[in-house]
Amino acid sequence: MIRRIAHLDMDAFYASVELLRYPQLKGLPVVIGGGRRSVDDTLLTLHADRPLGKIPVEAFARLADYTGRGVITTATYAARQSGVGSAMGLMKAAKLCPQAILLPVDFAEYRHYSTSFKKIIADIAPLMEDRGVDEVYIDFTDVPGGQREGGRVLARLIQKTIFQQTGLTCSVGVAPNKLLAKMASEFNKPNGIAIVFEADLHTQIWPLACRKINGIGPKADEKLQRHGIRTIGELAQQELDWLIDEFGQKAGAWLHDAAHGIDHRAVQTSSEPVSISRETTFDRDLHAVRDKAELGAIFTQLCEQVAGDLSSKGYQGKTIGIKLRFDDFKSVTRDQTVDFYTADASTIRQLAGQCLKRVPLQKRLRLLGVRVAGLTRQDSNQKIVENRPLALMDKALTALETGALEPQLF
DNA sequence: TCTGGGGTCCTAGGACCC
DNA sequence: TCTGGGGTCCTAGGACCC
Repeated sequence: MIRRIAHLDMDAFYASVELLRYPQLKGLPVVIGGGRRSVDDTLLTLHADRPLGKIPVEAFARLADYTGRGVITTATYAARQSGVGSAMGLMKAAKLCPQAILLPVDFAEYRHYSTSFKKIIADIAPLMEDRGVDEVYIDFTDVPGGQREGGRVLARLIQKTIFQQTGLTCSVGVAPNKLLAKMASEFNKPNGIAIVFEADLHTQIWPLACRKINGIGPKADEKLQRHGIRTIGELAQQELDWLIDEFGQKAGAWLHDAAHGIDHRAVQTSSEPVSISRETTFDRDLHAVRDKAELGAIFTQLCEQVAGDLSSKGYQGKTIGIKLRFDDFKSVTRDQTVDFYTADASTIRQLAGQCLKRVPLQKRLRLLGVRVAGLTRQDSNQKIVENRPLALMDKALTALETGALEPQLF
């Protein structure tokens, strides 16, 4: 048995889900983007007005009508022809491709399909790692068929089953580890399968740009390019010591391994969250003093949402923090760790409020966020203390004075 | 009218303890 | 009196990913 790891990536996931609902949009420039502004009323009406497939194309909102601060989440191929793409501001996109049809992001619908395709996979190959709405890693090693043709047979089975049951296509890469599998899944998009063996490193991986390595982003790539390193093969030629000098112990060693196709990470079937947060970008930049009331209401709402998320997921936390983004797009964070766990909205609001006081607020704000970290499960035996530590201390002192507790117990 | 929202992980300095 | 390390926790910022 050799180790075979698959990476499965749904093809243009959001757009594909939308096309299942609105087949009449096939081939047209369509942009899916976050936005809760003007056009949304139209769009929400459309979404409520089923059967959706019957809506004439002219009835959809046009990108040109959009006003707001949303960005593109997904653009169809026809829209990309006009130069628009992921993460671009919708206002800018509207100038490049005004005739594009704009759909609001419908996370509930995508999550529904996400749950479906993951269940299909897990029924066939139970060692599956969730990597977000449209991606998973799967350990093929011990699954029947997982070794045949390097994993191709099992990959095809999964692909076919997902398509039959959801109408969606995906691409799969199968390789000796996650790192290579992730790269391989991009080789034959859409609806493709790519099989990579260790021996293929030189021919299939080394010619690729460094940026294709999951974990090398724009900053690292730019730095590599400054040293004339553009391909993974060129990266692999670098001395380990030099990489460590340039990128630090951990990152340097990781770059060296990655370039040589080495990755020992296991497929993780479950994980615990580290933090839970909510943030929002305002319709317009807000001033801390002049818009105090509006800001305060949003702040409280964010705290309530975080508290709601904590409760519904069954967590509580002891590090409460805020995030601010100013009108110049610079961000700051402040956080505070207390010696009790909470999931209570007003407690979070109060602690987050203390964090906010530590930030100078001259510039106008465009974003506010609230975060709770240091999480533990609510049903674990961690003590939940809703009130101040001082109250705890009061209680303890009283207990001491009345002789209810022996001093050495502290 | 540039630039969303929800995450993870790493680094680096300071506090504090052994 | 002077001079150490190591380990952990906290905080702030930043890179990166989906």
